[in-house]
Parts: sequence; C-alpha cells; structure tokens
Amino acid sequence: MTVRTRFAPSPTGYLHVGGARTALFSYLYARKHGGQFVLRIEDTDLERSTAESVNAILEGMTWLGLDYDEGPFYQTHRFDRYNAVIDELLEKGLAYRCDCPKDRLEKLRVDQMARKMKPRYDGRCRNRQIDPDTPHVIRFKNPVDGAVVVDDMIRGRVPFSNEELDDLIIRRSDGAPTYNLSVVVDDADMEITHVIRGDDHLTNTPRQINILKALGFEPPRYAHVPMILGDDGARLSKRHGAVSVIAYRDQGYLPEALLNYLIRLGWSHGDQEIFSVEQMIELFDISDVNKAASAFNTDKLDWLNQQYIQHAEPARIARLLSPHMGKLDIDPSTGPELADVVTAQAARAKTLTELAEISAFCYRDFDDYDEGSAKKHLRPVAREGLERLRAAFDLMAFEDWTPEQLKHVVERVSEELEVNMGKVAQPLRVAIVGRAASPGIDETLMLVGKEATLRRIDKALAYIEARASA
RNA sequence: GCUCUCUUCGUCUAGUGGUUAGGACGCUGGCCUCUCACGCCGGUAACAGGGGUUCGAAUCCCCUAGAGAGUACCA
Repeated sequence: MTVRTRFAPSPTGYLHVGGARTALFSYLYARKHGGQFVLRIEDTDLERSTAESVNAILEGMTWLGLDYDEGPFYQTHRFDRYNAVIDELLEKGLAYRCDCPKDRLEKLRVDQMARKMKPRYDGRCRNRQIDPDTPHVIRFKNPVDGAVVVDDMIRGRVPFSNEELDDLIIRRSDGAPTYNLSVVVDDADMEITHVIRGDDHLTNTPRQINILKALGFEPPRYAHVPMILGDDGARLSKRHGAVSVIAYRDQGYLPEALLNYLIRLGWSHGDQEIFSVEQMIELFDISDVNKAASAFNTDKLDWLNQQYIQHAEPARIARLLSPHMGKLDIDPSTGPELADVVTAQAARAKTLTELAEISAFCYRDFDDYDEGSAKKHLRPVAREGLERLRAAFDLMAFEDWTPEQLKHVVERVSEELEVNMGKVAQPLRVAIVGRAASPGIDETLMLVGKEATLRRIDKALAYIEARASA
C-alpha cells in the first residue's frame, strides 16, 4: 500500500502558519514513505469560499516549496459524485430527509442545554416520510448505540460513544453537500491512507468514521496535530501580527527558515535545531509529534532566519534581497555587486528587510547621521584624522582601492596620530555610513567606493565645522 | 453545560521508574574586536497542585485546577 496524504484547506482566507505546518507534516510523511501528496481545496461552502483565497493558498504552498503530486482538486467540481453517494445512502435507508424548521432546532438546543445535556438533533424525522419536493435537508443516520474508537497516530486511542453523536446534515437545503460528507467521499475516492490535519477535527472524526463504514469504505489512519498559539499563548489571530505565510515572505523571511521553525513546533530530533528539507524527510515521523499546542515565538524564528541568511549562498540571498532593495527605491545595479554586500552584511540581519535597510548606504548617500553616533564620533578631535584619510584616499588609484590597501591606510593614519585604530575608524565609519555600525572598515570602504567616500568625508568635515562654530 | 484533548525553564523542546532534569531561543556576565554583528565560554530559569502504586517517580494510576477544541444547513 503506497502512502497517500493530503492537505485540504478551505479557501476562506490566506494560508496561515498553522495550516502550513500541517501541510508540511503531510508533505514530509508522504515523501518519507515514497508516497504521494495531494492538494484538495474544500470549497463546498459557496458563501465563504473565494478565488483570492485559493490563489493565496497556492502561492503560499509554492513559496514554501511544498509541491504536490496531484491536485489541486476542487470539491465544487465533484458535487455530482457527492450527490450520488447521498442518494445511495438515502436508498439504503442510511440517511433520511428532514424538514425540521430552524426555530424548532434552536428551541431543542436551548432546552437541552438548560437540562445540562449535550445539544443534539433528536431524530424526529428519522421515520417520517418527507415529500422530496418540499424544502428539506438530508441527515445521516448515525448509529444510536455502541462506540467508535479513533486510533490516532498522535493521540492514541480516543473512544467516542455513539450516544454523543447525532444525525448530522450531509446535504443542505440548497442541495450542496456538507463538509463531513465530502471529506469522507474524497478521502476514500482519492485513496488517502493517512489523514493528517488540525486537532480541531478530532471530534469530527467519529462521525466521519461512521459515514465511511456506512459506505463500506475502510477508514484511513488519522493523525491530529495540535494547533499553534500566538506569542501570548492565546489562539493565533490577526492580533498577533503576521499569521499569513505570504506576510512572512514579504517581511523578509526565507522559506527554509519558516519551514525549519514550523517543524520544530511540536516535533524534535534530539538536540538538533537546523534541518534541511532532505533531513526533515529522512528524520520526520508523524508519531513523534507532540500532543500539546505550542506558542509561536518570533524571536526564535528570527534567529533561524538569520542562521539561514548567514549560511546560504550569497548569490541566492542577493536574488531574494533584490525586491527588498527595490522597496527602498534602490536599484542594486547602480552600485556594488549585491552578492558582495550580502557577504559583508549577512551576519548582521535577521530578515531580508533588515538586510536591505542596513545596506542602503552602499547605493546612495544617507540624509541624516544617526544622532548618537554623530554626537560621539564627529567631533573636532576627529577632524585631523578625517583630513589625513581623505588626502590618502584621494591619491589612491582605482586598482589600489582594495580591502588590504584601505585597511593599510587607516592603520597608517592612526599610527601617525598615535591613537588606537578605533579613534580613526569610527569617525570614518560614521562619515561614510551615517551610523556607528557596519562591516569592517576596509570592507565598508570597498563597497562604498572612492567617489562616495571622498564626498561623504567632505560632508562630515563640514558637519564638524558647523558644529564647532555653533 | 456536555463530549473530547492537553499540561517539563518566559518560549520551543529532550526525557518513556534510578539524570547534578539536557539542549535551543530570549535575557545576562565575559572573551574576540576598528564599530555593530557573528563566533566562543559562562550564568539565569521548569517537572500545574494533591493523593496513591513502588525501595525509588517528570515518567504508571486517580482526583483537582488551568488551558484548548467540538457541540452549525463552517471547514
């Protein structure tokens, strides 16, 4: 039996991190076992499903690199099949028509709650003959006694008494099938062997197993993964900032970093923190997933993202960084090779957005100095050093503008003035970067280039002058 | 309310009857150093509570508390 898993989101919003994680788990499980991963769009709710959501989900899957072998299948394209199954159930007496008005159902619910009972349909229409031409829904005839055990790969055996379950609606009055019916039919038709999904579906599972049995299908294995909470331990919502996978992309996270972060939420392999997708496939097992929900921690994601930015191929990071430079109105082709900038800056940024911001000085002059940095370093005492540096730089030929030579010049000037290198390098750094933090002074000068260096030193000297006479 | 689920440092986790309860992020002290980072070394901090079982419980059982899910003509 070849393993077949599926990811089955409903297109009522973007792909959020919780969905992405269950998709990842399903993907890995299929890949690990040499099986197939299917994508299915559960759009039976015509009211709430949108094409934009479908696109957002597809875009998120693509960005993460969670490629599927089959699909996307759309449930709205399979209504005939669902209806055939419902009709079959009807004919066999395993389902029935119900015309109970909503207000009766509502009253029933209120009464049951008042008597401290679990609200459930009372089966009034089970043996009534409803005219097929009058408005009605179809309900599944759930077994009235006995129990159904969900043998979950993560939770273990979870028993449910059939007395807790009621006759759920499988076809709406508008003729559209409902979720519990369509998932069951699809999972069976698509020969899904392992259903990996959020644990909010755990209590639906016994109903689905009953339908499956009524239809004569063999139930798949189930694995209900716990949900992801926000930083504060509350249910994840827009309130927590980014929850959409695409928002993480736009904020400068790498897909491999997000994937790596997500797999470590509820799963681990000893003390290992960094996993390539290949390693995930090799090491992951759904039965090793924790039962408890876990809180999303952006600090750790940031750390992972930085690790990946730092160790990835600079050329690749440069490609991904380019659009972030664009957002700052910078055209990377107008300055140093972006890959060289990445090499110099990678250890200094947690996200690509941040990397772009701290690298802008390589491509254009800054407007204002960082206040604290200027106050501390651009003082009259720095004038002498800057003047000497300027003179030395001015004499340098284009081909001498190398990190080695540049470092040499800075060292020489500090020796001449008999001060520590920092006394010379820091004012120079603030002069050409605008603030007191940057790569090594030689690399920084190299990236900025001779022309801009001289221009910015002049600006700094003017600034010192103005400050001295103020 | 009812059914089901969950509970180890602030967070993610290791741990499956005997450990000084380990690692990671964060925070923090130091080293490195032209700055900021990176890196390296160190510190901080946890078994929800109470009963059992056992020579011995984070690990097994029960209860309590807290958290979550479901209880839709949503998925």
